[in-house]
Amino acid sequence: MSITIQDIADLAKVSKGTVSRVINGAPGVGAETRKRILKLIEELDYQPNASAQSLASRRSYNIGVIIPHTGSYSMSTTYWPALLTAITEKAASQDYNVLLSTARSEQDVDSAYRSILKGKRVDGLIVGAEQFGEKQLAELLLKDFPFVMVGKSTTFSHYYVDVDNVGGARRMTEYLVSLGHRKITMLAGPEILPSVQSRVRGFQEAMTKAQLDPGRVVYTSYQTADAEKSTLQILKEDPPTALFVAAADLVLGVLEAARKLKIKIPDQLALVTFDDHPFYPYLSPSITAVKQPIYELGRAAVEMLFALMGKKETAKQKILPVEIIVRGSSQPDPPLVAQPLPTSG
Amino acid sequence: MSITIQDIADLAKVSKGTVSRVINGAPGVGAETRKRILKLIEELDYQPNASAQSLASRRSYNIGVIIPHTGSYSMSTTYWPALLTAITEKAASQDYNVLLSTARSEQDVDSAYRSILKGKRVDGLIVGAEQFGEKQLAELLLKDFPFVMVGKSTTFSHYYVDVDNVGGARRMTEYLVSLGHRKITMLAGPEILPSVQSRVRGFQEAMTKAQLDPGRVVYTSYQTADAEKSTLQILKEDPPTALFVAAADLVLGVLEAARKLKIKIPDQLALVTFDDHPFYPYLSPSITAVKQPIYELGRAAVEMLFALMGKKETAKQKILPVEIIVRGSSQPDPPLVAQPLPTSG
DNA sequence: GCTTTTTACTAAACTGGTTTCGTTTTTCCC
DNA sequence: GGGAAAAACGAAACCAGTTTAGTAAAAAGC
Repeated sequence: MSITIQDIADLAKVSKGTVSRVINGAPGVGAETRKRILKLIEELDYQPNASAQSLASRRSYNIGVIIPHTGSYSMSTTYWPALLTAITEKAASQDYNVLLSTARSEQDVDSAYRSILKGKRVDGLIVGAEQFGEKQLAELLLKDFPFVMVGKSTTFSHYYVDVDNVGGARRMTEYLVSLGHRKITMLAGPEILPSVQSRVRGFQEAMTKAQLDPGRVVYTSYQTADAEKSTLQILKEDPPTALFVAAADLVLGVLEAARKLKIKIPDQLALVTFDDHPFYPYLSPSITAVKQPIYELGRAAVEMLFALMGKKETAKQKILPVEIIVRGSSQPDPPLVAQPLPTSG
Repeated sequence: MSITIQDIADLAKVSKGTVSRVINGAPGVGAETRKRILKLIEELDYQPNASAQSLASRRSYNIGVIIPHTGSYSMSTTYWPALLTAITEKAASQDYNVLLSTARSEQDVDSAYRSILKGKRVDGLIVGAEQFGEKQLAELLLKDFPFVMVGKSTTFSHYYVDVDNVGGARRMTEYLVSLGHRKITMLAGPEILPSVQSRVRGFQEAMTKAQLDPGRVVYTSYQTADAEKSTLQILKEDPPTALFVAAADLVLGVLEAARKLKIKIPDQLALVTFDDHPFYPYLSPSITAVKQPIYELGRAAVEMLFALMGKKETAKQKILPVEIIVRGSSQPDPPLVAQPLPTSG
């Protein structure tokens, strides 16, 4: 079949152990011998069998990524593709591969967990915190298995990376206030999600500080249809002058609702969102958004995970700053080019 | 450490071999014994070590996915996220995991190939055909390693899944002709890519049939800046009445160019594209597009791969039909709701 | 009732590496 | 030049399963 370490050893007239040492760059091999073995490896294009390596060394050189996704829309969000790209590339730079699981249901999560983790297929795990089963998380913690959450969990205190949800929402709200808006409503995702809670908090902090009603928050699911329904309700019952859409997954529903009611943005309603998208500059009007550094988030997650895997020191959390990109949907006269907002005091 | 097959064997007072047979549902185990062992496995939550299993059985229960991506924009395309979701879910349904590699460069492809394939980390491979190194493809073929390409390759005749690029482009072009357009230009991606060639062919077939100039094709790279530059050139030098953008990666550049020249769509220029996007209905104007069944494409790729892996019969290629979604960018009076185009004759 | 076949199971070889331990050889130092 | 320390290597155990060959017991056949 394939060429094995034994073949190399035989040809080099050394033992398997010596070849193994060369492969792993371990000491205890003479310069001459090392060179001879490396040459053979090169010539025969030998590549160690990964399973055998994992079995013997107890390291798989794989990291697992479990991405929960609910709505069908999540695929058109740039969030997880960008995250995944970042994770894969960063992992590859350390000679690690990525084992991917998407999970639609609690059951998916459980089976992904069983197959990936207990089978020792991965050395560490990156999980989208939001909907990952708590039972499994608890078990991970208990076993002291290295894992990093993307996004903060409400129930578990553990290593995680996240963007500054509170600060981003606060600053965006302050920006709306600075434009003169007094009736501002936030359309948020499911209340149980930590990211939603943070964004709501940022919103409410800013509203309270401006002595405005912090109670103007409507929670909805991440289904486009629900987002649309909720928006219709908001706009009919108690229309605000500005609507803060707290997640990318809600945007399509909101746009659909606005279209149905023939509401002019930004004239009749200012619209801002959390999470940017390459298409936002081209929507009509272009959309003001809180831009998350998703790619950096993915890199940070991998860095943190590698630190944990290597038992190295690392901060328990890393919060990345966000940026506010002002476009047409929040101002009367849309400029052609987006302007980053100067940092609020 | 973890519980092993030996532990189960000891507790059940049988040999490892018997437990192994139970795990794999192999015959040669009495009903009583089988039940006893299954109960123990359940109770102790035993999960076989994947590396050991792979090593002994020569099957990894992983499939590899290598997705080449050039421009940074590819992340906002729904194409590969959707594909990946489909692949992962379909694979999971057969108890397979997905090992992911993204490849930016020829070198990436090579290292991904080495680590994934030669290390026997995967039992089969799905590759984005377009930019996968030809050298590696040839080696795969030579070794009779099961793999499926997503998208047709020009150089290799092998198993692949694809969408009907020729037919989609032809029908879209026919549609433009039916609207009365006579000067139609196609903005296509890099000429070497098979998908680009197919779309150009479909375009040219329709143009020739309508006795129009089939030479109105401009090739450009998938970089947004290049797409913009090419579009500006087209619109300045020999402006068509309709522009057929042949790939999602080009759309942003085209929109930017149109905006800069203050060209009114669809009044001054009809715009249609290949590959749909959830945001297209909300752009101004909404955009007419050829919609590809990406999710089905991913499923089909996995099905084909499993057939190859199991040495089962399967067609050498599967071409999925596309759909044309008519929206505002191609007609004077944009309707509120998109209309699927009746199949052309 | 005895042979033949089938079934249930064990023991051991095997997958392809890593790692430990011990031995030989070389280098270092006075 | 002789003893101690260090370096280079081999042999064998080990990782956790699968698979094969062989055996004992049970079932089937006549």
